[in-house]
Amino acid sequence: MQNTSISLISWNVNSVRRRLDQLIRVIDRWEPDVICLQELKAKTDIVPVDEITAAGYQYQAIHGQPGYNGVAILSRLPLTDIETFDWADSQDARHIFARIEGSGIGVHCLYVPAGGDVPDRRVNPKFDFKLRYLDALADHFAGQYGFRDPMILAGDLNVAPLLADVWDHTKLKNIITHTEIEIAALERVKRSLNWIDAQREVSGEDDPVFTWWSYRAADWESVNKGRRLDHIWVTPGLKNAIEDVEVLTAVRHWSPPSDHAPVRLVLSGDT
DNA sequence: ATGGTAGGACACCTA
Repeated sequence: MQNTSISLISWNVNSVRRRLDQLIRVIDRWEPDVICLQELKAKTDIVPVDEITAAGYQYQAIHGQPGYNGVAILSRLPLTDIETFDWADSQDARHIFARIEGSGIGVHCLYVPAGGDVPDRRVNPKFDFKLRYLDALADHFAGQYGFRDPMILAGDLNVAPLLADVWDHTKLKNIITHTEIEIAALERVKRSLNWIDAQREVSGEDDPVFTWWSYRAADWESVNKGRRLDHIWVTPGLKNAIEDVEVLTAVRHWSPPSDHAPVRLVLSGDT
Protein backbone atom coordinates (compact mmCIF):
# COMPACT_ATOMS: atom_id res chain seq x y z
CA MET A 1 0.00 0.00 0.00
CA GLN A 2 1.44 3.34 -1.07
CA ASN A 3 0.14 6.70 0.03
CA THR A 4 -0.39 8.68 -3.16
CA SER A 5 -1.84 11.86 -1.67
CA ILE A 6 -0.28 14.63 -3.67
CA SER A 7 -1.21 17.91 -5.30
CA LEU A 8 0.46 19.12 -8.50
CA ILE A 9 0.17 22.30 -10.54
CA SER A 10 1.31 22.53 -14.17
CA TRP A 11 1.77 25.97 -15.70
CA ASN A 12 3.23 27.45 -18.88
CA VAL A 13 4.60 30.64 -17.32
CA ASN A 14 5.96 32.30 -20.49
CA SER A 15 9.19 33.41 -18.75
CA VAL A 16 9.85 32.30 -15.19
CA ARG A 17 11.57 35.59 -14.39
CA ARG A 18 8.69 37.73 -15.68
CA ARG A 19 6.22 35.55 -13.79
CA LEU A 20 8.07 35.05 -10.50
CA ASP A 21 5.65 37.15 -8.43
CA GLN A 22 2.66 35.28 -9.85
CA LEU A 23 4.39 31.95 -9.20
CA ILE A 24 4.81 32.90 -5.54
CA ARG A 25 1.13 33.91 -5.40
CA VAL A 26 0.12 30.55 -6.88
CA ILE A 27 2.25 28.79 -4.27
CA ASP A 28 0.80 30.84 -1.40
CA ARG A 29 -2.75 30.19 -2.51
CA TRP A 30 -2.71 26.51 -3.52
CA GLU A 31 0.36 25.10 -1.75
CA PRO A 32 0.98 22.34 -4.31
CA ASP A 33 3.44 19.58 -3.43
CA VAL A 34 4.87 19.63 -6.96
CA ILE A 35 4.96 22.31 -9.66
CA CYS A 36 5.67 21.65 -13.35
CA LEU A 37 6.66 24.76 -15.29
CA GLN A 38 7.00 25.21 -19.04
CA GLU A 39 8.46 28.03 -21.16
CA LEU A 40 10.97 29.16 -18.57
CA LYS A 41 12.65 31.21 -21.32
CA ALA A 42 15.78 31.16 -19.21
CA LYS A 43 19.11 29.42 -19.11
CA THR A 44 19.26 27.07 -16.12
CA ASP A 45 21.67 29.28 -14.15
CA ILE A 46 19.45 32.38 -14.28
CA VAL A 47 16.28 30.66 -13.01
CA PRO A 48 15.47 32.37 -9.67
CA VAL A 49 16.15 29.27 -7.59
CA ASP A 50 16.77 31.09 -4.30
CA GLU A 51 13.31 32.68 -4.34
CA ILE A 52 11.77 29.31 -5.27
CA THR A 53 13.66 27.59 -2.45
CA ALA A 54 12.55 30.30 0.00
CA ALA A 55 8.96 29.62 -1.04
CA GLY A 56 9.38 26.02 0.10
CA TYR A 57 10.47 24.22 -3.07
CA GLN A 58 14.04 23.22 -2.35
CA TYR A 59 13.93 20.16 -4.62
CA GLN A 60 14.33 21.34 -8.18
CA ALA A 61 14.84 19.66 -11.51
CA ILE A 62 15.53 22.33 -14.13
CA HIS A 63 16.17 21.99 -17.86
CA GLY A 64 16.69 25.53 -19.09
CA GLN A 65 17.66 27.12 -22.39
CA PRO A 66 18.43 30.75 -23.30
CA GLY A 67 15.43 32.59 -24.69
CA TYR A 68 13.17 29.70 -25.63
CA ASN A 69 11.51 26.64 -24.11
CA GLY A 70 12.79 25.41 -20.74
CA VAL A 71 10.98 23.14 -18.26
CA ALA A 72 11.24 22.54 -14.52
CA ILE A 73 9.85 20.35 -11.77
CA LEU A 74 9.81 22.10 -8.37
CA SER A 75 8.93 20.10 -5.29
CA ARG A 76 8.48 20.23 -1.52
CA LEU A 77 9.23 16.49 -1.52
CA PRO A 78 12.61 15.04 -2.46
CA LEU A 79 13.10 14.15 -6.11
CA THR A 80 15.10 11.24 -7.47
CA ASP A 81 15.96 9.81 -10.90
CA ILE A 82 16.06 13.23 -12.61
CA GLU A 83 16.42 12.93 -16.39
CA THR A 84 16.21 15.39 -19.26
CA PHE A 85 15.32 14.55 -22.86
CA ASP A 86 15.77 16.49 -26.10
CA TRP A 87 13.71 14.68 -28.72
CA ALA A 88 13.46 14.63 -32.51
CA ASP A 89 17.08 15.56 -33.26
CA SER A 90 16.65 18.88 -31.46
CA GLN A 91 18.50 20.59 -28.63
CA ASP A 92 15.24 22.00 -27.29
CA ALA A 93 14.73 21.81 -23.52
CA ARG A 94 11.14 20.54 -23.51
CA HIS A 95 11.05 17.41 -21.33
CA ILE A 96 12.22 16.68 -17.81
CA PHE A 97 11.43 13.73 -15.58
CA ALA A 98 11.77 13.18 -11.84
CA ARG A 99 10.43 10.66 -9.38
CA ILE A 100 8.89 11.79 -6.09
CA GLU A 101 10.64 10.06 -3.23
CA GLY A 102 8.29 8.14 -0.96
CA SER A 103 5.30 7.72 -3.25
CA GLY A 104 7.56 6.65 -6.12
CA ILE A 105 5.35 8.55 -8.56
CA GLY A 106 7.21 9.59 -11.70
CA VAL A 107 6.52 13.06 -13.11
CA HIS A 108 7.04 14.01 -16.75
CA CYS A 109 6.97 17.76 -17.39
CA LEU A 110 6.52 18.52 -21.09
CA TYR A 111 6.44 21.43 -23.51
CA VAL A 112 5.48 20.08 -26.92
CA PRO A 113 6.52 22.22 -29.94
CA ALA A 114 3.81 24.66 -31.08
CA GLY A 115 4.24 23.81 -34.76
CA GLY A 116 4.07 27.17 -36.56
CA ASP A 117 1.17 28.32 -38.71
CA VAL A 118 0.82 26.16 -41.84
CA PRO A 119 -0.70 22.74 -41.07
CA ASP A 120 1.28 20.85 -43.74
CA ARG A 121 4.44 19.04 -42.67
CA ARG A 122 5.85 19.07 -46.23
CA VAL A 123 6.06 22.86 -46.37
CA ASN A 124 6.30 23.76 -42.67
CA PRO A 125 9.36 22.31 -40.88
CA LYS A 126 8.00 23.41 -37.49
CA PHE A 127 4.88 21.31 -37.98
CA ASP A 128 6.98 18.34 -39.12
CA PHE A 129 9.11 18.79 -35.99
CA LYS A 130 6.01 18.81 -33.78
CA LEU A 131 4.75 15.55 -35.31
CA ARG A 132 8.17 13.91 -35.05
CA TYR A 133 8.44 15.09 -31.44
CA LEU A 134 5.10 13.46 -30.56
CA ASP A 135 6.20 10.22 -32.29
CA ALA A 136 9.43 10.22 -30.27
CA LEU A 137 7.44 10.64 -27.05
CA ALA A 138 5.17 7.73 -27.92
CA ASP A 139 8.19 5.52 -28.65
CA HIS A 140 9.87 6.59 -25.40
CA PHE A 141 6.88 5.81 -23.20
CA ALA A 142 6.19 2.49 -24.93
CA GLY A 143 9.82 1.45 -24.61
CA GLN A 144 10.96 2.69 -21.22
CA TYR A 145 8.11 2.19 -18.78
CA GLY A 146 5.37 -0.22 -17.81
CA PHE A 147 1.62 0.23 -17.51
CA ARG A 148 1.96 -0.40 -13.77
CA ASP A 149 4.55 2.35 -13.24
CA PRO A 150 2.72 5.14 -11.36
CA MET A 151 3.38 8.31 -13.35
CA ILE A 152 1.95 11.75 -14.05
CA LEU A 153 2.45 13.56 -17.36
CA ALA A 154 1.84 17.29 -17.13
CA GLY A 155 2.47 20.15 -19.46
CA ASP A 156 1.69 22.27 -22.47
CA LEU A 157 1.04 19.63 -25.13
CA ASN A 158 0.03 22.27 -27.70
CA VAL A 159 -2.81 20.06 -28.92
CA ALA A 160 -6.51 20.50 -28.13
CA PRO A 161 -7.85 17.06 -29.07
CA LEU A 162 -11.57 17.14 -28.25
CA LEU A 163 -14.49 19.16 -29.62
CA ALA A 164 -14.94 20.68 -26.18
CA ASP A 165 -11.24 21.62 -26.00
CA VAL A 166 -11.71 24.50 -28.47
CA TRP A 167 -14.09 27.43 -28.74
CA ASP A 168 -15.19 26.44 -32.29
CA HIS A 169 -14.29 23.05 -33.77
CA THR A 170 -15.30 23.98 -37.33
CA LYS A 171 -13.26 27.18 -37.35
CA LEU A 172 -10.21 25.51 -35.82
CA LYS A 173 -10.06 22.11 -37.55
CA ASN A 174 -7.43 23.44 -39.99
CA ILE A 175 -5.65 25.49 -37.36
CA ILE A 176 -2.54 24.05 -35.74
CA THR A 177 -3.32 22.61 -32.29
CA HIS A 178 -6.64 21.12 -33.50
CA THR A 179 -5.82 19.35 -36.80
CA GLU A 180 -6.63 15.69 -37.33
CA ILE A 181 -2.99 14.65 -37.82
CA GLU A 182 -1.84 16.23 -34.55
CA ILE A 183 -4.75 14.77 -32.64
CA ALA A 184 -3.85 11.32 -34.03
CA ALA A 185 -0.19 11.82 -33.06
CA LEU A 186 -1.19 12.85 -29.53
CA GLU A 187 -3.50 9.84 -29.32
CA ARG A 188 -0.53 7.56 -30.07
CA VAL A 189 1.31 9.14 -27.16
CA LYS A 190 -1.72 8.60 -24.95
CA ARG A 191 -2.10 4.95 -25.96
CA SER A 192 1.61 4.24 -25.36
CA LEU A 193 0.95 3.69 -21.66
CA ASN A 194 -2.87 3.88 -21.60
CA TRP A 195 -2.54 7.36 -20.09
CA ILE A 196 -5.72 8.74 -18.50
CA ASP A 197 -6.70 12.37 -19.26
CA ALA A 198 -7.33 13.44 -15.65
CA GLN A 199 -9.25 16.62 -16.57
CA ARG A 200 -11.76 14.74 -18.71
CA GLU A 201 -12.01 11.98 -16.09
CA VAL A 202 -13.37 14.65 -13.73
CA SER A 203 -15.32 16.95 -16.07
CA GLY A 204 -16.52 14.51 -18.76
CA GLU A 205 -15.95 14.93 -22.50
CA ASP A 206 -18.62 17.50 -23.35
CA ASP A 207 -18.10 20.58 -21.19
CA PRO A 208 -15.79 23.19 -22.71
CA VAL A 209 -12.51 23.43 -20.77
CA PHE A 210 -9.82 25.91 -21.85
CA THR A 211 -6.37 26.61 -20.44
CA TRP A 212 -5.04 29.12 -23.01
CA TRP A 213 -6.34 32.42 -24.36
CA SER A 214 -4.29 34.41 -26.88
CA TYR A 215 -2.65 37.65 -25.81
CA ARG A 216 -3.92 39.15 -29.06
CA ALA A 217 -7.53 39.28 -27.95
CA ALA A 218 -8.33 42.08 -25.57
CA ASP A 219 -11.14 41.16 -23.20
CA TRP A 220 -10.14 37.51 -23.53
CA GLU A 221 -12.55 36.20 -20.93
CA SER A 222 -15.79 37.61 -22.33
CA VAL A 223 -14.78 36.70 -25.91
CA ASN A 224 -13.60 33.31 -24.56
CA LYS A 225 -11.91 32.04 -27.71
CA GLY A 226 -9.85 29.59 -25.69
CA ARG A 227 -8.28 26.20 -26.20
CA ARG A 228 -7.25 23.38 -23.83
CA LEU A 229 -3.55 23.03 -24.62
CA ASP A 230 -2.36 22.14 -21.11
CA HIS A 231 -3.00 18.63 -19.90
CA ILE A 232 -2.43 16.40 -16.89
CA TRP A 233 -2.45 12.67 -17.53
CA VAL A 234 -1.93 9.76 -15.12
CA THR A 235 -1.10 6.12 -15.69
CA PRO A 236 -4.00 3.68 -15.13
CA GLY A 237 -3.00 2.67 -11.60
CA LEU A 238 -3.52 6.25 -10.42
CA LYS A 239 -6.93 6.67 -12.04
CA ASN A 240 -8.88 5.87 -8.88
CA ALA A 241 -6.73 8.28 -6.89
CA ILE A 242 -7.89 11.31 -8.92
CA GLU A 243 -9.74 13.55 -6.52
CA ASP A 244 -9.92 16.77 -8.50
CA VAL A 245 -8.59 18.62 -11.56
CA GLU A 246 -9.23 22.29 -12.14
CA VAL A 247 -8.03 25.09 -14.40
CA LEU A 248 -6.94 28.06 -12.26
CA THR A 249 -8.52 30.61 -14.58
CA ALA A 250 -8.23 33.39 -12.00
CA VAL A 251 -4.46 33.40 -12.52
CA ARG A 252 -4.93 34.41 -16.20
CA HIS A 253 -6.15 37.79 -14.81
CA TRP A 254 -3.07 38.46 -12.70
CA SER A 255 -0.84 41.13 -14.16
CA PRO A 256 1.29 40.68 -16.11
CA PRO A 257 -0.34 37.41 -17.17
CA SER A 258 0.94 34.34 -18.93
CA ASP A 259 -1.32 33.44 -21.85
CA HIS A 260 -1.80 30.03 -20.15
CA ALA A 261 -3.69 29.35 -16.92
CA PRO A 262 -2.29 26.76 -14.50
CA VAL A 263 -3.95 23.35 -14.14
CA ARG A 264 -4.14 21.70 -10.71
CA LEU A 265 -4.40 17.98 -9.96
CA VAL A 266 -5.18 16.48 -6.57
CA LEU A 267 -4.56 12.76 -6.01
CA SER A 268 -5.67 11.18 -2.79
CA GLY A 269 -5.96 7.90 -1.01
CA ASP A 270 -4.06 4.66 -1.11
CA THR A 271 -3.67 2.54 -4.18
C1' DA B 1 -8.86 38.43 -45.24
C1' DT B 2 -6.08 40.73 -41.72
C1' DG B 3 -3.90 41.73 -37.55
C1' DG B 4 -4.00 41.83 -33.08
C1' DT B 5 0.22 40.99 -27.98
C1' DA B 6 4.06 39.19 -25.39
C1' DG B 7 8.99 37.71 -24.11
C1' DG B 8 13.83 37.49 -24.99
C1' DA B 9 19.40 36.00 -27.83
C1' DC B 10 15.83 42.13 -29.19
C1' DA B 11 18.25 45.48 -37.86
C1' DC B 12 14.12 39.39 -35.15
C1' DC B 13 12.97 34.89 -33.49
C1' DT B 14 9.20 32.22 -31.15
C1' DA B 15 4.55 31.73 -29.36
